[in-house]
Amino acid sequence: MARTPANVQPGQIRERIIAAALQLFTRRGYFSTSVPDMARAAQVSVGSIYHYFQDKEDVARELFQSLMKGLQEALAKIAQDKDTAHDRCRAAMAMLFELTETNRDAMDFMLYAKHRDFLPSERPVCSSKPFETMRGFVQEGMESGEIRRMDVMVATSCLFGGAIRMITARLDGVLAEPLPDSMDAVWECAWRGIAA
Amino acid sequence: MARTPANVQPGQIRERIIAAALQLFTRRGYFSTSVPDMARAAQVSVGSIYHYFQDKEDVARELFQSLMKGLQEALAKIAQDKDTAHDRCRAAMAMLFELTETNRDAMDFMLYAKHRDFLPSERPVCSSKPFETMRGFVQEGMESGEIRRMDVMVATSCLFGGAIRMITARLDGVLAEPLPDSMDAVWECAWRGIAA
DNA sequence: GTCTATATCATGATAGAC
DNA sequence: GTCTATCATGATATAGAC
Repeated sequence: MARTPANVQPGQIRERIIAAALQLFTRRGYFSTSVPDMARAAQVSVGSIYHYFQDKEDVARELFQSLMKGLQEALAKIAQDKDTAHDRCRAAMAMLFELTETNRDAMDFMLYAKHRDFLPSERPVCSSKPFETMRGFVQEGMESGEIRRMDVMVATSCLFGGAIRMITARLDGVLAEPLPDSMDAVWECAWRGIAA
Repeated sequence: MARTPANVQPGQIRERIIAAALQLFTRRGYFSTSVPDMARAAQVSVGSIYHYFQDKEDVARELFQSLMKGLQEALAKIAQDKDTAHDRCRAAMAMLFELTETNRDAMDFMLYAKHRDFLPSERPVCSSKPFETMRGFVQEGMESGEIRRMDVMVATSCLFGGAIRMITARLDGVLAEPLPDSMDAVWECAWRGIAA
């Protein structure tokens, strides 16, 4: 009866646990999700979870780090493909909007979850690598003269703050239309605010 | 030894519980705070908490609603004192910045806490009364010609999104200087973005 | 109205079979 | 490596004294 099926690659179980955890953490929240819940959703046993991970917090940490890594890679690709600060920032915003639509749970967990509560060792989102990269885009834009000279933190917050607000609204179910539909309008406001 | 002291007004205990809950919820998180923790911090007994509130969730709900009410009153006062959309929105942003400095925990709980997880009945923050009022400011600004015509949700998100990002950065300890120091710079970016 | 002490329950984590 | 069954802990909520 498919117990320990031989056709399942060992690594696959780990992925299944991670995927199930993402769903449950975003839908019910971290603390309302028990380890047996995760086991049921991933169709593995509790013992398997504790075999692959140290504890529940460890699952959340690995999930968070893998999502951040994906985001960072997308930003790195943008940095390669685009030349100006304008094009890089616009591509970054578009990427965030699209990711929200294609992988809602991932965006929810990265942006909305209060990691402080269950990942005390993790640094706050706004000092994470991806946010650092986005600040780098803005910094270079100031040096090239595309963006007005000002505090980089202020400029980055203003450039992406509106988009992030729209994303949370979308995640809360307050926005009916897909985010990319608003991309042009949001970008125009954002860029006008900081452009030289 | 000061058990059931006669000089303590009955209503005071309720306030003490609320105040202690705010501190603990923001510092340790809702789920990591037990009712005995709250009792200890408020210097009351567990029984008293259950006398004044139905359960732990009820404490969080009343706390949240009272904070939202305070914010709403501040916005109503701004609507009275100021005439133009420009002045109203600017005053609202300044008020949010100051509140973050004077009552950090309150702002943290309102803005940063993931209420979905423990207050399922409560509506998401961005469809709450205060945010509605702020959207009203923006709407009127469009009708008066101060603000470019566009989707009101987009305009409001862009106008206040940068400020909110700065507030969360400040709450995370990433910003060293008090927020009011950045008020002029943030406001200039925000208003430029949507001004007619 | 306020307290202390406790019943009840669910969770995270483990032990040991296969 | 994966499973099931179990343990120990700590939480919520209540009962009953004062």
